[in-house]
Amino acid sequence: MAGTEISVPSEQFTKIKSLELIPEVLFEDEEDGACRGRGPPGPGDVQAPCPYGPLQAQAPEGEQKPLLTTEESEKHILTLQTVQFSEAVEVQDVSWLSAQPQEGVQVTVQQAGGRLQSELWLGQGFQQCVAISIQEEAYVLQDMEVMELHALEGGLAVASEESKCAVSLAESAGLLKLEKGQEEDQLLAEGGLDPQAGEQLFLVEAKPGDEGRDEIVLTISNLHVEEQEDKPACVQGHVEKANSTKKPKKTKEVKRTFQCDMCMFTASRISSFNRHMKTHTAEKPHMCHLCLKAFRTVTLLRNHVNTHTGTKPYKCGDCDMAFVTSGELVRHRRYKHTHEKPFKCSLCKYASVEASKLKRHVRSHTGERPFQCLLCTYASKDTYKLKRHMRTHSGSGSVGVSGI
DNA sequence: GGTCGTTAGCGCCCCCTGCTGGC
DNA sequence: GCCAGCAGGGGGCGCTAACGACC
Repeated sequence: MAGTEISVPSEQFTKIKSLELIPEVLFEDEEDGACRGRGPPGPGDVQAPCPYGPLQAQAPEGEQKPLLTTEESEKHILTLQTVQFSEAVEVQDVSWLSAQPQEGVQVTVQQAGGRLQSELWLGQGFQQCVAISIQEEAYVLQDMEVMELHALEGGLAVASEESKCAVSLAESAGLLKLEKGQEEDQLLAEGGLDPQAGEQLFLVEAKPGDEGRDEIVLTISNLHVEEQEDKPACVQGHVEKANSTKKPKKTKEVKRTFQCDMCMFTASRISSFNRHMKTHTAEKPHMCHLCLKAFRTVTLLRNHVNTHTGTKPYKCGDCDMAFVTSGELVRHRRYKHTHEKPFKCSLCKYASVEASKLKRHVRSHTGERPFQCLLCTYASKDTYKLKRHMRTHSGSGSVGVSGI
């Protein structure tokens, strides 16, 4: 699953609170058009009014605006699947269900025995339902008892329409409000979502499931809501401010960042984010025609091929040396010409051109010997010393002896 | 989106030096 | 004392991977 773009200006969050969210609004992208969670309109996408009715929460100017961020470790995956019921459906022990099918998209999830069951949601008239299967290991909210997932998003809303059940969720995104307890419907109905009430908002991304199956996969990312006084949302931490050189839209500032779900990486640009995501795959489409080694990028392949051909485009201006990469040239110049040594030891006067050399040097202070010989008690401070030592076991002669 | 420059990291090899034991 | 063997510390380069910035 890819990462999550967070683009939540304060006004948008106001809309979140006002329950008017539709994907095109919430995830409206900017110039690059890239926006996760915003897919092409599916067949079930209907510009229907939100069935929740006029739940506009008011967020007056100057009101405290929450900061929305996602927490990487809190990602949950639900699988929705349409289920056709013939007629009278016998659902055992449905007392826990929220009996408000007329509202369309109320989803209730029950926990049993400490684990979430696969449950279903009732559509109108019980004729069509959405089965929710909780993927094992993916859903880790341990402390839920009975939860109600209130769909706040238009795509979900149309799920109540006949023949447009879960399909309408495809390639859409929105927010779910996840509440514990039962008596908070009133709060919703009043539109009185109070960020201070400790509620949780979940960014929901819906994508089609396996081919040929009428199935929707929801990815739910936790959104943290923090209070900030008199500050626009999303100003802190890794959420980078967007440049406001373009037309400033009233007072709102659009800050967004692209956060990888698989590591701590964040990027301010979609192109950087997309490129980063490829590092989590084994995809290496660029293959060297000389040795068949594969690389992720054309640049890496080009540098590699240059090592075959001996092409060294980066020539030192102070000597005859030439290198395949600019980084090698810079390093060479530091070693040979500028003598710049940025990496300085805090324990002595040693300084090095390379960080790895400083790291190796520090071991001479600490005595650390991470490279253990498997054949004797010897341990080395660096890999090559161990390798050199290993030759003494093989009796291959005096390797590495100075002057030989 | 592609490219370039930069940074980081690992590995390899070498040099210089000091220590030790055998002769 | 000389020399070979070995290890410690460090210099320099080869190469890959990844990312920010720019076009």
